[in-house]
Amino acid sequence: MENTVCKCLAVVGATASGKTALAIDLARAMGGEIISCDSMQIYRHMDIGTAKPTVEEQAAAPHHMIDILSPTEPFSAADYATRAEACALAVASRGALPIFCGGTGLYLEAVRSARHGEPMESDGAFRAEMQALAEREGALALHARLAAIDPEAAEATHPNNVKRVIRALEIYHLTGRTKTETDRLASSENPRLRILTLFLDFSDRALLYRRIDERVEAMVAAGLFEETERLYREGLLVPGTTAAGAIGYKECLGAVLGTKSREEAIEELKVATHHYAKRQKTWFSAHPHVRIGADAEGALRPREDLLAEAIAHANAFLSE
RNA sequence: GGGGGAAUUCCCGAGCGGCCAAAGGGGGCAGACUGUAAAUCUGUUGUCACUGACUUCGGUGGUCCGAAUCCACCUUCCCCCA
Repeated sequence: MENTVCKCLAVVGATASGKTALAIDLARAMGGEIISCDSMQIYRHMDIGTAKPTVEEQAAAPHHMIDILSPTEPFSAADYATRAEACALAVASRGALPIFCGGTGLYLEAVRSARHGEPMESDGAFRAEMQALAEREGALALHARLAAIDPEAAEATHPNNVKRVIRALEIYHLTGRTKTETDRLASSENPRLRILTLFLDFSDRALLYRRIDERVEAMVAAGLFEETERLYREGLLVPGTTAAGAIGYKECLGAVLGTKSREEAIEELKVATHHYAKRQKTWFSAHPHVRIGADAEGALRPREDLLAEAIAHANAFLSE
């Protein structure tokens, strides 16, 4: 009956940019509920390393899509899109404003696009088979296979990027349609949702990295190694799973197992987070957004200012 | 005090007379990404008037047509003997 699109906000940004706080402020100011858009915070028991909102923060505004899976459970962007959309519609139906918040750009993009109507399961056996083939005959051989069925996708995917080559092959294997064709068929926007993305960004890279390093130290002080050890002992960090690949746990595990020192792990963790933050900046910059948060020098402005700016953008968007 | 070894571009580390602005890795910087994404992958990284020129391999001075590579001395560091 109601054909109006559900308008949502999204607060995104590099890790440690302060999006959690801004999203909460925004939710309180505008009567919103937060839908996490974070590929790791959806896992239970991974609290410190994922910088999950604290109990107090979660009490300050309703949160969704957090702690919904065991670290051993598989999940995908497609799964996220389905569940998060339902979640957003539910929030809206009770009269609140859905506010996505998180750093996983692909997940947000999955919600924004309408692709998830497609039957697009994954096929672990096929992936393993292709992986084996790549190891046996080389990445180039695998890439050649893709070139044979979907030259355009092959052209766009570097041969060394075996995972992406496999995915393109998998799409064809699963649907009989090439990836290129599939991409063309998918409509660009989700008809049920419209999202205004607020990109919390500041150009001072050195400052961002300093914030990251400080947060890493704080995580260690809060018991990151102990948390890692607990997860490991309980068998929740299974090699090859998404959760086991989370920054923080990945680096700390070596120290827990005794193959490296804690100092080494901490250093690796800082660097890995720097890299991650850069990738996020690249991603968000290239996707639709309204940039907020920086002054001329690229430094982060006071929390109240950020909120005011975010509210102004939000109101303009909502009254369109 | 005696003997031996080492100093290389942001870092680690190859190079041991021309093919060296100097392998490789790390870091930095830039980028890709339509679903395993905190993943995976790519490019770039002395300077400039950039299909060429110029300045680099601890310092100074030599040998040689030619040196990061050989010689001498100096400086610093490491190891062994005392």
